[in-house]
Amino acid sequence: MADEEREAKTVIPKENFSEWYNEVLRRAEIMDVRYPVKGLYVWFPFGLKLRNLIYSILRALLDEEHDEVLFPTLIPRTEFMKEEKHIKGFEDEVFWVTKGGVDELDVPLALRPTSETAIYPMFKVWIRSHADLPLRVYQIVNVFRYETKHTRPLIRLREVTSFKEAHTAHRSWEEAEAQVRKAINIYRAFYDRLAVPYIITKRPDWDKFPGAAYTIAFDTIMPDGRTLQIATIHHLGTNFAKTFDIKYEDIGGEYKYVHQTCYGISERCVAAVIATHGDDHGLVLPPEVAPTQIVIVPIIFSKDERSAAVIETCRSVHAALKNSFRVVLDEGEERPGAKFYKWEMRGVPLRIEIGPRDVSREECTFVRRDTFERFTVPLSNVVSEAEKVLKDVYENIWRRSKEHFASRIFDFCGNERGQGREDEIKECVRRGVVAIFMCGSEECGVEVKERFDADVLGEEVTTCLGDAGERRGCCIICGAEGKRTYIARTY
RNA sequence: GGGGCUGUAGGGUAGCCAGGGAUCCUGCCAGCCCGGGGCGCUGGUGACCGGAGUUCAAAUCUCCGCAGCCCCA
Repeated sequence: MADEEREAKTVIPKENFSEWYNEVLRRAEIMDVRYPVKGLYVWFPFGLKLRNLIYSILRALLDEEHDEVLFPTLIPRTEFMKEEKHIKGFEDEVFWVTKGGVDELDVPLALRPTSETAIYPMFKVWIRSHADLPLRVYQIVNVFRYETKHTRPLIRLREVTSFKEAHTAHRSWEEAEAQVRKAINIYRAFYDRLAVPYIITKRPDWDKFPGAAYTIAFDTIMPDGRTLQIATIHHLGTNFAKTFDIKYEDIGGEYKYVHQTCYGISERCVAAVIATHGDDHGLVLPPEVAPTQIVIVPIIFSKDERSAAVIETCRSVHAALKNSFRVVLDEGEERPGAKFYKWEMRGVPLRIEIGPRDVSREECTFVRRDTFERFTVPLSNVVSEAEKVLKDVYENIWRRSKEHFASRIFDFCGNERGQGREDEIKECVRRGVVAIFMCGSEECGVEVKERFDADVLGEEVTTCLGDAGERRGCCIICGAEGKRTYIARTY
């Protein structure tokens, strides 16, 4: 086989992100895209393990102040149709169950596109007095959207298989707003642990969640420069409380509407981890969520009488590590090189090679997935060194992804920099996110789309890199007072 | 919302225009040989997206459906 062909088989260039993404999902056994319905995909065992490890982080964060609940998948049309703006936002993309067996249903049932209208009728029943507040619950459920556009595994789905949505009710606007801030911190902690960089913005009014007072969103940047929305947080005010008549009796005996929030993350968080860290060899996973954290590969020479000792050493190293790590000893028949590629594709953060040479020197060879750096470690120190390496892998990929992220945010704020540089802005939009001053009107949003071919993410709340300097300036379109606003091509 | 392209073993492909025997690589299974980055050899397994039509004959032509990809708005 020609070197060129072998190379093509071995590595997948990440420059062509779309192709890379599909190829990695298949080869790393995350998802099988061959299910014969548009927008529905199958989780492979390895992908599901990764997913569950990622979710356990979020679960732990939410469990501190939320109770987990589970609501039905089906919502009666009568409840679903109560909130006018909410309906308008979703009616084009709802799947309906209209038949039971051969009979038409009197009241059609919606497959939830989101759960507000399932949960809030029950909130009305649950909430009596101020003592019941704050009420904070979450659930991890599937939601359905009838997407007509091109769907994409983990990113644009007809069935989101694991929407992690929280719903809260409070006594006042301020208390609900404090909850919004808490939610932001929970999601920050979550993405920090995944080493996925983010920008947090307040979505423009015309792009907020249907029925919300306002929406805060997290976006990350994909390798092709487009942004991916990876979390949203909504202050609902009393909009839904009024629709569903959710009231509490305050200390003075007066009945008041509750103020609500809701916030959620879909399986896009898994896509973000894959896309952010992966390279031409496949997945690179943060050790905390890697289904296999360490793989041990024996190097055996059949004519070498030390081979038995090699296997024995591998097994004892495996035994020493398995109490502290998710570790696999690969005793398969493949040649070492094939094993290396296989485990690299699955993103295993640390590989330990043990061969006759290592055994006679009482050491082993460590190879890091993030840097491919190779070095030897005394067998007596394997556990403590592995701990060190995994910690360092996390720190390195977090530093690396933030640097890369920073290099794709282009600042056109301050000193009238934005004006007269439209071609330059347009060029930057093709590569990442652009910060400009904007007034926030929908007219100017439409104009931004036309001039720069970019969507408005929203005004800056903060980013994983900290706050940027200048926050107020003249709108790049109309010249009115504007705020620091991010624009980008979006998924 | 509009337009275009595509669908051949588990994955990647040739064949299609000009109708007749389905090509090659890889994977998988068995056996050998091996092992510090996808070694090599022998044998085996496995496919024309679904349906209808035209025809003596359809992977190939026509229509419908399903699925995927790309472009424009």
